[in-house]
Amino acid sequence: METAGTAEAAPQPAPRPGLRERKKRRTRDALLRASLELFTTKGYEQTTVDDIAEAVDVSQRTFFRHFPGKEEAAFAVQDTVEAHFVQALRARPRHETPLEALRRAVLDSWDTISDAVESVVPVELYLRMFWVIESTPALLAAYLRRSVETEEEIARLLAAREGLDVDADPRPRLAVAVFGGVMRVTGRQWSTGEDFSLAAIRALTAAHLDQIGPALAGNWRTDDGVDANPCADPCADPDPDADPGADPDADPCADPDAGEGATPGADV
Amino acid sequence: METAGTAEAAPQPAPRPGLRERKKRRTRDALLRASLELFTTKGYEQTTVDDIAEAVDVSQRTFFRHFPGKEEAAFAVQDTVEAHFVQALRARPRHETPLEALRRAVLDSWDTISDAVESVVPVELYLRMFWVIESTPALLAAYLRRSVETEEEIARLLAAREGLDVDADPRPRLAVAVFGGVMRVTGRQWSTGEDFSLAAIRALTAAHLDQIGPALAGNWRTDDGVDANPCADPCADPDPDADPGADPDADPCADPDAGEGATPGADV
DNA sequence: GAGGCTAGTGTCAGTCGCTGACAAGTGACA
DNA sequence: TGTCACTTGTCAGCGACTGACACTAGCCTC
Repeated sequence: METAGTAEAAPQPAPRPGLRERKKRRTRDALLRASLELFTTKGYEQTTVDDIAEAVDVSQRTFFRHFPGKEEAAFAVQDTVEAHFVQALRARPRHETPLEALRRAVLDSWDTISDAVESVVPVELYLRMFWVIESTPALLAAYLRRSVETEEEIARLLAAREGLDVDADPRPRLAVAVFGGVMRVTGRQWSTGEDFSLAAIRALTAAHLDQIGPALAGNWRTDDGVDANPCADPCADPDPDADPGADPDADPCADPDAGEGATPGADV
Repeated sequence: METAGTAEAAPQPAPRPGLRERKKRRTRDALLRASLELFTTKGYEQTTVDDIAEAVDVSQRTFFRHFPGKEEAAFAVQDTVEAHFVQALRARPRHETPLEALRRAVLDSWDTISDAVESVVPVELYLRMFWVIESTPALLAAYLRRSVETEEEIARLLAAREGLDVDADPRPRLAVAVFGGVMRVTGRQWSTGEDFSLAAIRALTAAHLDQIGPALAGNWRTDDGVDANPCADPCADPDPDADPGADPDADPCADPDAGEGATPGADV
């Protein structure tokens, strides 16, 4: 479970699924690909479940046996990505502060997301699908609701990690909600911008996390708040090209006191 | 418009709508009330549009002529509340920092929301409906999507107020997203708690806004971060019973430097 | 006040997402 | 080989929603 990265020579847990199982998986994969292909070309609303079923040459009923609804097909890959992030967060060393851990987990997962996605569909299809989600009201709504569920999971995870009761102390849920809000703004800007690449969203993520402090700072007209408030950039990452996926414990910013010196006094 | 409260001897802008108009409004109101009544008793999913139409003794088609969908009926009051908040935000004096203005606008609108709601439906019905929204996945999703739209509006409002380009400077959207995240957590906890009153959510709102700093502070295990980071409570409100709606410019916390002295150095 | 215009409504038919029930085909396994 | 179980197709039906058509009742003009 924890040793992600080198999981190819799995010794035991792959006893060849059997023909029926493989057949089932094949139709499911075909339905998923057809769904994403149609969603990203015709649009989500313009694609009927009959269209998808017809493209795979199965009955409509079969589609609903593989996916609870049209929506779930649209989010199948997104779910993989979010699970990937949660796993990256679980892998963070315990000495990191919650916000440090969140920050590094996202950036890590952007660096390593390609492999996780490519095993299901081409990454390019996922990127296009993200845009469809952002620009389709029904999907955006579903996406946000799912995010709330993920945030609850993360809040519990962080609370457990810090030894807090998530129902008694509001800080875990608040911190995760703040973080989630920033991620949402990031994803939105990414999906509407020109550079629709993984490198772009990684850079955008880091930049936005760095801007939480200034955004919450008292005054935007004068820049007295910028750099004066360290709420949210506990550890700026000066090297976007680094590969944190190699060894999470050995990156150059593991020490909470290292990395930045521009926050006099109030650094926490 | 602005003189809510004593609006009976309206001089000009009430030329009596005419019988047809009045009849139309009456059926719309009846549909709305029946909707909320059924949603809060039977549940949203368990209530069909036919149920609502039958309760008002009109055809199903008529319902869809008054509301674009079942969903919109559920959010009719919520829309009023959000518009109320945006208006309260517009009324904030320009010398307040963005976060000050946001904080005071919410607290103000919680103080004055009763009148705004009561003109449409009983407040108690609105409170019950809020719980229905929070606990019905489809409505929660729609609620979150609407919140995103509201947040975009608020971000543009704050950006204009501060003289920033909302597309060039990420701070407005980030600040509003953070604020929105906190409001979401607040609403969620309120709807699941015991004290389901307006006073309760007002107190919860203030408490959670005060906790943004601590939540983003470096370390939750030791309390070194608590009170050391002033990101988000630029002006703690020590008097929950005050009525800020009376005169927004005369409240005891108008001066950014007043109100708290526990944030040495980094207060912004 | 009669007549025409139009907005609000009812009725009907149809689309789309989704579900339960039943029957048929086909791997799995003894 | 035969039985069992799982996958699929077919069919009927519900609920949200929409377009088309006809009817009624305010409204406005002459």
